[in-house]
Order: sequence, then structure tokens, then C-alpha cells
Amino acid sequence: MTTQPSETVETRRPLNKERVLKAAIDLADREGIRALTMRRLAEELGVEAMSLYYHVSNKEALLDGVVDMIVGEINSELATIDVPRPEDDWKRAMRMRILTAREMMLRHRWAPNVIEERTTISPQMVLYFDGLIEIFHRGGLSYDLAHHAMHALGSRALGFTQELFEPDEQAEPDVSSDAMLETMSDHVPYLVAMLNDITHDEPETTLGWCDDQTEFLFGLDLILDGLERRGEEADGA
Amino acid sequence: MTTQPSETVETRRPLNKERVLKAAIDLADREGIRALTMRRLAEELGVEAMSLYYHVSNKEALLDGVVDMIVGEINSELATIDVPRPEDDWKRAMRMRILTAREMMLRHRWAPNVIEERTTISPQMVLYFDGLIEIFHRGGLSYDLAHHAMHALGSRALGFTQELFEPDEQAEPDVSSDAMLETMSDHVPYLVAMLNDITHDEPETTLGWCDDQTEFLFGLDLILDGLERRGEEADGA
DNA sequence: ACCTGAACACCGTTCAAGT
DNA sequence: ACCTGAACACCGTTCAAGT
Repeated sequence: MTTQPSETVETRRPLNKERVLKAAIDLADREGIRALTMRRLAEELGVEAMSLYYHVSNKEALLDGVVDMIVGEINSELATIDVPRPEDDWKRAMRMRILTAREMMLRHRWAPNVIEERTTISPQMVLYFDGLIEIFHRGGLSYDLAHHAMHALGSRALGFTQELFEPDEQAEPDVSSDAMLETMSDHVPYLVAMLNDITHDEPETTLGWCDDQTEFLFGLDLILDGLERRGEEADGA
Repeated sequence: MTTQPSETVETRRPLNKERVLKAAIDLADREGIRALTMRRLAEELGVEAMSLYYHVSNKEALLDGVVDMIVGEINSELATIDVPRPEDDWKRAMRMRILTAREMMLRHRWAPNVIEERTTISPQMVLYFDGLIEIFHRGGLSYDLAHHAMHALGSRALGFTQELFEPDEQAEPDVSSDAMLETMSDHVPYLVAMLNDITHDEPETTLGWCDDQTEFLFGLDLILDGLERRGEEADGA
């Protein structure tokens, strides 16, 4: 008869798939994706682990659902914002869409890795991609070019890139990398030179300390500009 | 005194870290990354699971080592091939390097996901990146632009992109996606139109059936061309 | 319709011990 | 120096059973 610690009385109503997925996202946000186990999630919901299987057929399905819900939230948000008509400025329309998706990814830092591990296709993701293709098409790009564009964007279409040298989520200061570069400087002279050159103004900067947002935009605009030019070349020919 | 089934007599010499890592890569190649558990790997080597901990401090370290070994192989291979001097044609030099890395990734399809999950920096990876920066620098790009370039390339620098809609490794034919698109065609008209347009010549083609290599090259060249132009703009100003 | 208990076959890892 | 046995604290999941 006692209420579970993390449960208020009003949430003690019967579970459903939506509440399970919401709780899973919440748990991953708070404690990282490693903490998202069936047993731990059940505990969070004040229920036995096996109860989850009534609402979700297994853990893979849980993760599929989680991804679908997050992309669904992106789609909902996109419906509320004002974007230019693609016929007028498809690059800006595309940019705004992708940056909206990116905000969601930054709120759920674990999501990119989960998304990339999925093998099934999320219906919400299909809807999202349809929206991107619409922009390309109405912007005047051929479907052929739009197809190349989707591949060229890759995960950037969803607002994230994999930073290969990004340190851990809540990383320790990691002074070792400074010392390491020092000792390696004979072996990696160009890398060291580049870092020295970059860190001129911002003294705090080192490997992985870069401004992600700036770099994301640089890469995104590089691709969008390139696509625009290929479109013009095709029109000219 | 009996020899383990998967062991020839000559490999029954004492273990070392290198042999452990090699066996791990082998196992992942043959049976997928999910099969790479400490216990299964030990079995493969004809040894108890706990013996592995003598050579590698834990599973994370094992995966770190595996990644480092694979990138190391890329580096070795790069030392043997003829590339143009960056001063003469940095784009081609870069392209060849990256495509060499890509060949390795295609031989170890599970590697991209493992690489992206690592949080520690692999020494061999640092060497590899130094080589890329060398090409940009000797090709005449500023270190600032080279830095942007590394971010813009992202995982493409290592020869892979995450195909968001790629089906499973050894995927079943998956006729469902055809049927699914049929029923969804009202909701995703642009996606359907794009696919119809593309599949004109190659009747087999559908979502995820695209020619990865062609698309990889399209995206790579789009970025390299864009970088070249930004470099010229900077020179001109 | 919704949830549980007991059980199974797996994980990674520790620690003290063997040769 | 190299390997092992026994044990621990976890996983996901099944299945028959409870209300």
C-alpha cells in the first residue's frame, strides 16, 4: 500500500507504452544510456521488470520506440515554427529544420548513438526525411540531386555529427591530453601546429574543446552551398 | 593435454595483448560485434575468460585496443601506397588516403560504431589525423581552414558515414519496406516521388539499396570542392 | 487487462590461489 | 609470468500464475 519513492500518487495509474517510453528518455537524460536497463526502468516506474514486457515486446523495441518518440517531438516542433517557403529560400528553410532537430539532439546527447545503432526504420523518421526532400524539390533541385544530398548530409540531416575526438559526456578536465600532445609533438607536428595556431585567441581551447555549434554550421553550409552550385550547374547544362 | 578445437598446435603458445586483439577483431568479423564478449573471446583462444584480464585491463580497454589496431593497419597500408605530393594535388592525395581508410572500414563493418562509442583517444588515430592535416597544410590551406575541414569531414575522414536507413548487416530481403512505402505514399509523397524517380533505370533499387560507394564519393567530393573554394576565397581577399 | 515470482542463460569483473 | 576457480552483482527474457 505504500507509494514508491520516485512516484507521486497521481502517476500511479496503470502503465502504457507512452509512459514507458517517456520514463526511458527521462532516465537516459538523467543518468546516461548505460543506466537504461529494463530492471532499472521498471524500478523507476515503481513496477517489476517483467511488467514492461506487457507494453513493449523487448529492449530493442523499447529503443525503437524511444527514437521514434524523439524524432516525433522534432516533427511536432517543426509544425510550430515559421520557415521561409522553399521556393523562396530553400537553403534557409533546410537550415532551420536541421537546426531544430539539432536542438533536440543536444537535449538528448545519448540519442545519436542509439539512432545509429537502430536497424529498423522509424515512421517518424520517414516523415522527417520526407519533409527534407520536399524542401529540396520545391527549392528546384532534381530528385536525383536531392537523393545525393540526403546521403551527403547523412546524420547531419538529423542535426548531429560524430565528433571523433569528443571527450566523455561529463568529462574530467583531462590534463593528460595536453601533456600527451607535448610528448607527441615530434610525431604529430602538423596537428600540434594546427592547435597552436587555432588556440591563439581562446587560451582554453584544445582538442575537442572546439565550438561544436560553429563547426556544425560550417560543415552544414559547406554542403548546402555545394548542393546549390551542383543544382545550378545542372540547370546551366 | 588435448588441443582446443579452434586452436592449431602452433598457436597454443602463451597469449599476449596482440594476439588477444587480433582474435577479437577476427571474432567480430565472423560473428558480429555482439558475439565479442570476454567469455566468448576466451573460448576462441582456448583459455578461461579471466585469463584475458592479464593482458587487457577490462573490456573497454579491449575495444580501445581493437580500434587502435585497426587504425594502425590503415596507417601501415598508407605507408605503402603512392600518393601525389600535396603541393601538387592535395585533393587527390586526401581522397586516396580517405578511400584507403574506407577499404579497412568495409572489411570491418562493425568498426564504425565501435569507434564512435570510444571516449579515449587512440594514438594511431592521432597519427592518422596528423597525416590529414599535413596534406591540408602542404596543399596551401590555412590551419584555421584545416581545422574547420576536419570537423566538416567528421567520420568521413576515417572513410565512413552513418547511413541512417541502412538495413541490418546480413539483412533479410525485407519486402515489408516496399509494402510500407506503398501504404505510406499519401503521407510521404516526396520521398515516394524521389524513389520512383531514382529507381527508373535500376529496378532493384529502393530505400537503402543505394550504391554506397558512389554516394560516399559524392559527399566527399562535395566537401573537398567546397574547402578548395573557401581556400581560394581567403587567398583572394 | 495488467502485473508478478521464480527461474534461465547469459554478462563483466574481483580476488585469492595455483603452476 | 601466466593462468584458473569460485563467486558476485548484474543483464534480458520466458513462462506459468496471480488479480
